[in-house]
Amino acid sequence: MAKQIKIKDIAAMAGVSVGTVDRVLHNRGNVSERSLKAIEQVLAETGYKYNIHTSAISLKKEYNIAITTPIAVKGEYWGAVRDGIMHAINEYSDIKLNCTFFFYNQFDIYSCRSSFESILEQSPDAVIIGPTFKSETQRLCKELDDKHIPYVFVDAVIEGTSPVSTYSTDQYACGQLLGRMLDTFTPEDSEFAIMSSQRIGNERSSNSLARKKGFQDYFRSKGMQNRIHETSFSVLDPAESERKVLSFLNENPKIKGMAIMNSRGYILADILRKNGIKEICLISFDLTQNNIKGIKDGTIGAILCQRPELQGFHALKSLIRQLLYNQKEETVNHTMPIDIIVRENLPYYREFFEM
Amino acid sequence: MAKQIKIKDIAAMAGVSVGTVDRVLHNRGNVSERSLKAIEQVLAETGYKYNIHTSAISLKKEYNIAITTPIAVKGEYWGAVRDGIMHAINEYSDIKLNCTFFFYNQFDIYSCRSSFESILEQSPDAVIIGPTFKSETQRLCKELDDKHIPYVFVDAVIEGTSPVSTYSTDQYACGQLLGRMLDTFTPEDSEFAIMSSQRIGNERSSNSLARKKGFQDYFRSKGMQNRIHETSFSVLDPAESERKVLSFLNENPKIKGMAIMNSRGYILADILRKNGIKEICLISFDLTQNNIKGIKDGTIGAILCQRPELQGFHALKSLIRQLLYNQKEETVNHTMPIDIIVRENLPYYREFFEM
DNA sequence: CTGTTAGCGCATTCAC
DNA sequence: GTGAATGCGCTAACAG
Repeated sequence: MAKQIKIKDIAAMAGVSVGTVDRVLHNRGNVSERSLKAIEQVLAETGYKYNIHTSAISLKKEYNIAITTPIAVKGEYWGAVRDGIMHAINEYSDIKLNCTFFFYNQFDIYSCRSSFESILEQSPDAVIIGPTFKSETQRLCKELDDKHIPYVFVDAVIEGTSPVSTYSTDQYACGQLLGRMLDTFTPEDSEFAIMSSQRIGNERSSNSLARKKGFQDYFRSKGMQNRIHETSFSVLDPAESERKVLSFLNENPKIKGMAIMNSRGYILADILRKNGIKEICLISFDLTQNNIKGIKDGTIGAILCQRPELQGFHALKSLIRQLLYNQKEETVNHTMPIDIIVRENLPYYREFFEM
Repeated sequence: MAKQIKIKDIAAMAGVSVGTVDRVLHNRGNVSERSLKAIEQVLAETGYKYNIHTSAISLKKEYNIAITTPIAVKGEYWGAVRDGIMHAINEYSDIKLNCTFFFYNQFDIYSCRSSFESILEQSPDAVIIGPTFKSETQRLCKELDDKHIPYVFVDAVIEGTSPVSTYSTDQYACGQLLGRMLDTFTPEDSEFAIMSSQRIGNERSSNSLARKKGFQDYFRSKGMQNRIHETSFSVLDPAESERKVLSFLNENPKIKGMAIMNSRGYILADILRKNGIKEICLISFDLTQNNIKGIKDGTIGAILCQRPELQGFHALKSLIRQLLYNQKEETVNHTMPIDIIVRENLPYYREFFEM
């Protein structure tokens, strides 16, 4: 193990003092051309990076970080994102972070707008954004860009912005995977249903749309597009939904696979369970409390997940690096793994998420 | 955000000096009953934990960590474990670690014995063990226990030892999952094959045995145990293996699913590919370079993985905590998630593992 | 037994 | 422009 090199070593090698090295490291100027060259030379040779934790204790600065996502409910998707963020806060407790959450209602653009306004008002040092409304988010990002406030995206990426990094999933791939799973999980001549959940004020999320496209393309590529049916049900009226779903299944008895492009699978699972329908394989997204129940009793065949905790964790970690190393690099897009969870591997997906 | 509490705060609250608090924190003794009580009281109330990084810079101590696993080849299982360990070393670069790897040949008990002897000779401060040979490992652990050297297990747990923590997978559950996947991936009346890889000097690994049991129990619980066939092939003689596998498949034409309890699936994939056999679903373990190839071209239907990088990462992290906080707690067993990887989600499993 | 203090790697202020 | 000096949270040696 080569022992860790320190600022003092760099200074000695470059024939200057630690103060000068520090000025270069944080480009605070007031360094002669000569010293700059010498130090940069040594820095490049050694690949030196100062320690982020030591730096943090020395630095008295506190960082204000604003986090804005749809309302985070424990055990649901955005709750998991928050858990990951909290985990990172904890892990980096030596860095003084003031994190403020600005939750908005993902079905109410006004609530989003007001959250974003609050963020701009408090002028934080960095922002984590879990976006829903495209143009609102673009407007926020433009302001942040103007103020040189770094931000990262979790869950989804909004075009026309310049985040430090993004942590999301390839939703199109999710859809393809969903198609593949449903196809292989069901008998030869099965037909399939895309179930859309309806909700008042529900502008179709772009994630769902990308998933749906991937799903359809999977079957299209197999020449099976005519085996896909589509219907919708209401999130808010269970009785009506049940009637609708049952009659839909009645009319299409060859349907053996049901897909839903969001986390609402548990609503369909309730219907299947209540009516003792066992021969249909239902696949949903997100390891939420409700869906876990379905996996356990077999009403949900599989769940696809996108590591929301990991996204939150890394989002904050990325911002910390940005704030402390302060180097403007190109945007890094991180595409998270898509986990397939069935009854047999469910118990082992609870505890772990870090790195 | 409640601001981070410091030793000085604890000292003030308990009405003593920081020196005394430090003595209590590291139970170095020489503290009056009175002070001890007061400090412990405050410590409990505040839930204070000193910062591990700040502690490390102050501490001049270097830690020698010995790591012993089967030979780590890049792109294979133990290579991934090593990657995770290296990642952790990097993440905790402020803590002075001298990590020495003691690789052994997992098919040669003498090489294992000699590695373990070297470890005991150098008397490290902590050890990471990726075990293979049970009694050898037990002997090593007994010595380590005597010397009060903490150790953790990765990949598998050896009974009769007392590690700080363990990072492994429920192999029985892996087997059950494998059964489930093969069952749902194949047509109704399929039969299945357990393929055992033979190798000279190969004492059956306990991981493989547990997986096999889980696999068999899955089909037993479904009353399908009579649909399972079993055969073996040689790792070292491809031509002979090919002949053997082909004639086996010829004799059992209803076999549509093939299971192997280790990472050698790629050998079977080669045979399937070479002979244009497409209707058989093969499932193997571990995301190795060779297996990835099979997933990509469809000769392998799915791979089950156990996050080797994460195991290595956490193993080292756990030891660091143990060394710096030095509290003897009960052994914590961490059971890793079992990932299901198919062609559609393969590309997203390369980069991420941390936390 | 206890408090004081120097020093760890780093950032920053302030004389020179 | 530059280096010396101080402080960050923490540890450990040292003086009382």
